[in-house]
Amino acid sequence: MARRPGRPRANAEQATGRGTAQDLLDAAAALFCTVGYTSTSTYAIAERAGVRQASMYHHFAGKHAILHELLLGTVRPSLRNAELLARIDAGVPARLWALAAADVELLCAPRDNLGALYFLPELSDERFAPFRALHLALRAGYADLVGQYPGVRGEDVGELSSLAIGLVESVILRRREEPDLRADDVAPRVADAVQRLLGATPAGLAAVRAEGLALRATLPDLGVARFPQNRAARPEN
Amino acid sequence: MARRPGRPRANAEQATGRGTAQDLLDAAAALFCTVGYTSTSTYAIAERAGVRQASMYHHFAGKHAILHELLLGTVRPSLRNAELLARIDAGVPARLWALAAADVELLCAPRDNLGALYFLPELSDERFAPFRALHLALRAGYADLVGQYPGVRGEDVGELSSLAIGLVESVILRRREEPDLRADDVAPRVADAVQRLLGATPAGLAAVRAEGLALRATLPDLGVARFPQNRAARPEN
DNA sequence: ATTATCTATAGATCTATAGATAATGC
DNA sequence: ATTATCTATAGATCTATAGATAATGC
Repeated sequence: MARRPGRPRANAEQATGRGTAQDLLDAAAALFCTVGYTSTSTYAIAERAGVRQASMYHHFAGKHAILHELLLGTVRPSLRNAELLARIDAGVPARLWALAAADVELLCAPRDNLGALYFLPELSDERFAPFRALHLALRAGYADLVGQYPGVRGEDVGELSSLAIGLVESVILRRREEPDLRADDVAPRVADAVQRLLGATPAGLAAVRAEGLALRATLPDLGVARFPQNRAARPEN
Repeated sequence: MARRPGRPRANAEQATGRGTAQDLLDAAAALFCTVGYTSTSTYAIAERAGVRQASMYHHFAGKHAILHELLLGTVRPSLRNAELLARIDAGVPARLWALAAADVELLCAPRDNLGALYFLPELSDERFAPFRALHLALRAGYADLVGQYPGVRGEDVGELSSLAIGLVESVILRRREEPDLRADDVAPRVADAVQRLLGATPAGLAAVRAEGLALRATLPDLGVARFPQNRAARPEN
């Protein structure tokens, strides 16, 4: 617990020991997911994090920078999975099964319902363009696999991949009503649903699920890479 | 064009002839759907509607009242369809097909992407509880039909109806990227997707679709009851 | 007289900056 | 000396109310 230099907090008892930047991210995550971005004041974030409002600006350029970092931390693990599964040597249905299952787990795992950030209307702001580019790349990953799925016609790829993503992201809205959704219960069933959407038969689905479960087990970090721990790579200031 | 009493607008040229309350609703719809609720100022709404900011309060108790009216006007037609289809004498799969198709049409039809209002985090505010009750009732309508769907087990009803609604509401997010989505193209294919989700075989689906199309044709107002026209019932002040 | 608008503004925010302060570290 | 916090506040909003004004309608 070697104390860093700097004036101590006014209420020292609220310190978590994980750094003020992380405390601010956690506080903002909880507030952005429930009451939204614009309705969350910098004062409310700082208060929940245990520091004064102005101290926020020592760690972030502004409220937008906090939201952007939360967004990037949420979409990056998904995108990494999509990239790994795009290259892997395995059947297309099983790769799609594993991608969907992994995404549902990533959406269910964090303490706060971070996926809800994807729906914030404020994301149209130019400052979040880097996040939007990554999110588009993730959607393209789905579209690639759907396009190679047996029996899917080229003209249907856009619609079917949008529907597949709709199934995966529906867990975000479901978590709003059932806050303690179990990721490992839900993920395989949503991945199954994506297969049925694309026309899998019950017999074919059983085989795909077995292969998909094995693939998913090869993906890094699952159930480990919750957002807060991801930040080790970022310099503390 | 019999002019009503009252001081004329400063910029009379911007009048639409449909009443100031309606102009305010239209302006707010466009802004709430794109930039969100809290980030939209009453000043911006009034400016787009062609009146001064304070004039808004002659027609609505506040910004919240405008959003609430938009929400109710969007969910009520869906709920009416759900109630009609709950009682009708027809097969469960066809009724669910018709409900999903009608909802997709209602989500695609209005000029603004009003369904996006469902995702606003500000809806957790107590003042929108009446809307939330109606939206819950609509979800219950889906769950009822899914629960009676052949082959669906009781323990899966919650999850499958949530996924079915996820398919329907995915058109809201899709409209954000493809603004001129054609309702009559998309609706039948999304309704088909719901059937595949629930395990329909290709042969069974063809029959369900035919029956569902006929059922949908019996529903009132489809393609007619866009939101703005709905307001005839409401007193102008 | 009634109505729908207008102008003006009080009061309540909210963001971001300036500059002081209380620690550690050399 | 460096760092992370603090206090204080300027300036920019934004909402809602008070009261004036310009029409119509009797």
